[in-house]
Amino acid sequence: MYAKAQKQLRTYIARYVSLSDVEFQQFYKALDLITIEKKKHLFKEGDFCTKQFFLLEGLLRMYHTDAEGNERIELFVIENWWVTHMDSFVNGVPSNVALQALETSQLLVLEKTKLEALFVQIPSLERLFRKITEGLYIATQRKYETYMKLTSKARYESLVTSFPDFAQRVPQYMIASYLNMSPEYLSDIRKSI
Amino acid sequence: MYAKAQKQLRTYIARYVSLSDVEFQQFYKALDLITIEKKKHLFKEGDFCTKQFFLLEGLLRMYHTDAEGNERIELFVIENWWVTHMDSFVNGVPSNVALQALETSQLLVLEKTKLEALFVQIPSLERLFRKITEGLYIATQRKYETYMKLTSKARYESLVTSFPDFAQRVPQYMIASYLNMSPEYLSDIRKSI
DNA sequence: GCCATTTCTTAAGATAGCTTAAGAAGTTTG
DNA sequence: CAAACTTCTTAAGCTATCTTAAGAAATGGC
Repeated sequence: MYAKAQKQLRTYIARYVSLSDVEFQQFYKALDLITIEKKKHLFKEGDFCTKQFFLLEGLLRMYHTDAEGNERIELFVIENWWVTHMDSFVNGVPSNVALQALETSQLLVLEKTKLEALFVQIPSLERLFRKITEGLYIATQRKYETYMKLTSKARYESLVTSFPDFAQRVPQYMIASYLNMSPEYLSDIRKSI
Repeated sequence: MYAKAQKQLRTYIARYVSLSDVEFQQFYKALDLITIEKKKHLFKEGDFCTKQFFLLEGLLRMYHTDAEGNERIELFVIENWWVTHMDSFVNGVPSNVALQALETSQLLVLEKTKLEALFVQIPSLERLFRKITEGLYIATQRKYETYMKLTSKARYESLVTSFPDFAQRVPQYMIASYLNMSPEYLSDIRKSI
């Protein structure tokens, strides 16, 4: 299992930069492999998030609670994605979102202090995280554009087309939350298709 | 004027990383200083965006055209911000947005090929752009959260509170577009305040 | 295999925000 | 200074989406 995690990360990294074996080992040593159970939190609203997480297996959601007490899902995290609350991680402010496991999940955890030390030693790692951050930024921009352009119905159809299996893994009311509509309305939309 | 641009960029960079004089000069040499007139475009929808822009002075908007032919503003760019269409810049796909000057503006322009060469020579520059990208990602996330959480009226109030002078520089119908509401409705909101 | 909990649907009434249209006000340009 | 264009407002009717409430279906724990 240990070996599997290592291999998975190595394959992921190779898509972005080339690291020598020595560099990779040095990086991997800085990571903790953890398992988190369904419904448990990696951090909650108000916590300081000083870590980055790489999801090996499972499913997470990032959400915040609005004024009426409703949880609104900003992001689902699937396998082979890095996730953190960037504002908290970079600027040291409390996070205004929570990160929770929707399925029992396996992750690699990286502390900010360790990452910063590694950046100095391994320039390729800085490049890797530049590219990862670019990817996160692009994904967020795309989501925002989709949101602005499309009607509720079209947003749902776009999600189902892009990630057909997703509707199976996640309850419908969470998809509604992610798409920023009420679960009742999503139910209507589904009926109308 | 040349000296002024240089100084402004230097001050900006110092907020993120320290560059030696030699490194800074090497970087600066790779940049083109340009002036763009009001209403002219830096790139349009469908263009390939292979540049990053640093806005020294002026005001830009990034927008796309929706199915009904309405222009929707995704972003205003103000002084001391880097801007590009990241998806086009990184992945080499055509941009689905346009970047236009709302005021006659001065910018520094950096070609992707030059930037990539510089990353190899100056590791601190890679760090700088990692941090810039983190900042862009954080800004986009914040905007998205604001958008999800707030009603139209609250979004407008939040903008006016955060950037009081902005309403002076930009026509109201563009602010409405940026806040994703009709200009008529924004007019109603303003009356009600 | 049954009870409790979670998730999904249905329907009716309410509302935020859009559309259309037209005129008023403000700003450029010749 | 006048004409032309750009921007803002007003108002009425309309539509997408939400809220509330309740029951139906599915799932999970023991």
